[in-house]
Amino acid sequence: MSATQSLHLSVDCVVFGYNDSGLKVLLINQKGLSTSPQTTPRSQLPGDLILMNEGLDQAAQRVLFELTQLEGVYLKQFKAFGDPNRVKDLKDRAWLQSVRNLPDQRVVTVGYYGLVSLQDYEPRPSSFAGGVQWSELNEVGPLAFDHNSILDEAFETLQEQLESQHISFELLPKKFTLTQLQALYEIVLNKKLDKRNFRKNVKKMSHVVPLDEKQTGVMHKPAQLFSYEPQKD
Amino acid sequence: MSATQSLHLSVDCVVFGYNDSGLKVLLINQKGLSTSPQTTPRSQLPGDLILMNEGLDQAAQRVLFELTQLEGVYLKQFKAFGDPNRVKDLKDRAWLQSVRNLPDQRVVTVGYYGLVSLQDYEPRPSSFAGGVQWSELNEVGPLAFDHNSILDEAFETLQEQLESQHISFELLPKKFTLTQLQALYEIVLNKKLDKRNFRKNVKKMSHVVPLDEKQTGVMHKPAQLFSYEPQKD
DNA sequence: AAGGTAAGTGTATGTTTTACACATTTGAAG
DNA sequence: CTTCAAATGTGTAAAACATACACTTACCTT
Repeated sequence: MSATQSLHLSVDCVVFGYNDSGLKVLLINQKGLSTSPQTTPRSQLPGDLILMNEGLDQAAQRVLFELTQLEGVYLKQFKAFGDPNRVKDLKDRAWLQSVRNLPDQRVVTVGYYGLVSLQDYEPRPSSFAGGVQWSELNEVGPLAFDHNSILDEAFETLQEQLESQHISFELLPKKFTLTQLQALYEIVLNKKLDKRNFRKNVKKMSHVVPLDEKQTGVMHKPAQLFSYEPQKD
Repeated sequence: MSATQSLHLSVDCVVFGYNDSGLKVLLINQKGLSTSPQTTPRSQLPGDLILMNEGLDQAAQRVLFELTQLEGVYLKQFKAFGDPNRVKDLKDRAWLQSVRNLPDQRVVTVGYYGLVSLQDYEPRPSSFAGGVQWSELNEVGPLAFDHNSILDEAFETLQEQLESQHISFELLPKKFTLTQLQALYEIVLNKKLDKRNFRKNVKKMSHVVPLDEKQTGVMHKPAQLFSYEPQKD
C-alpha cells in the first residue's frame, strides 16, 4: 500500500489575451532537442515544475514570468490533470528528458487560466524560451502533451465563469467602451448580443462606472469610457 | 532552476451524506501514534497518496474504498491544495511519519467532493481505519492538516454546483418525494423555498420522472415518488 | 457642406419569478 | 365509523425580467 511514490508536479498556464482583433492564447515553442532535426518542435503551454517551497498560485506566476516575462497577470486554478498517460507521446518524453535531467517520470499538472489585455500592455513577450507567440484561439495546432485538452477545458471554464466572476475586465484595457465589452462577451460566449439589452444589463452592474472621458480620434461619435471598480464592501 | 523536486501527491475526499435528518460529512479517526497518549487524535478527511499508475479520479475512488469501504460513490475533483505549509502542525507531521515510512516531505493534495444517499445505502461504513463516522456538517471540530479549509471549499462548490449539475439526486434515495428534494435544496442552499414554486420548477426538469408508486405507511396523504432519469440524448 | 461611421437611446411584448391559502388523503385514536 | 392530526398537492395574479426592434447624434474626412 505504501509503495514509494515518485512523481512530479507542474503548473501549466493557459493565458488568454484579448484585443479588438480577437482572443488569443499564449504559447511557447519548445527549445532544445536540436539533436533530431526532423522532429518539428511543437508548441506548448507555458508550464514547468513547481519548486519545493512555493505554493501553486505562486508557482503559476513564477513559471509564467520565467517563460514569457508576463507579470502580475490574473491567474486562476481550474483543474488538475493527472492521467498517468498524459505524457505518453515519445517525442514529448524525449523532449522532457532533454530539458530536465530527470528520469522518465510521471508528471501531474495543475492547470491555471490567465487573462490579459493585449491593448494595455501590448505585451510582445520578450522572445525568450525559443519563441513566445500569441496564437489565434481557433488556429491553434497540435500542442505537446495533453495541452490541447487543457486549453479546451480552460476555455470552457472561461465561458462558464465570464459572467459570474467579474473577470471580463481583466481582458480589457483599464478604460473601455461598452462596445468593446460587448464584443468581448460575444467572442467568449460565441453568440451575438443585442446592443440595447446588453447596455441595460451593464447599467445594473455597480462595478462598471462611467468616467469623465470619451474616446478621441475616432471618426464617429466618440464613445463614453468606463472602468471597472471592484466593490469595496 | 531545475532544483530536484521531491514531493508527494495525495487525494482527499469530502464525502457528503444526506438523509432526512440532515447533511453529514464522512470523517475518519487517525489511528496509530499511540506512542504519545495525550495527543488526542484528531479526525480527518479520508485521503492518501496516489499510486504511480493510477489517474486522479481512480485514486480518489480507491482511497475512499480502502479507508471507508464506500464504493461507486459520485466523486468530483474540485481543487488542488498546495500551500507549502499545509502540513505545518507538528502533531500532523508526527502522525504522517508514524503512518508512512517517509521522510518529512511536502504533500500536495487534490480535493474531491463526493455525494451519497445515507438512506439507500444506510452505510454504516465498516469501522475500519480506527473509526469512520458521519459527522453533522455544522458540528465538525478541528480536523487534521488543512482539512477544515478543504471541507469548507468543498461545501461552497457543492452549493454552487447543486442546481447546474444534476447532482442533488446523488444525495437522495433512488425513489424520492418532492418534499425530500426540496428539503435537500433548502439545507444545501441554506434558504427556504416556496413549495408551489419549487414544484413548478421541478416539473420543467425532464429528468425528474414520476413513478407509478406512492409512499406507504405514512400517517398523512402519501406522496408521489419520483426518480432521476439521466437524459439519454 | 455632405457623407460615412459607430454611439446612444425607449417601448411594447412575452416569459419568468414571486407571493400566497385551502382542499385532499392517509393512519391513529376514541 | 367518526374525528383528528399531519403532510401532500394544486392555481392565479402581480411584479420583475428578457427580448425584439430603428432612428438620431457626434465626430472625422473629403
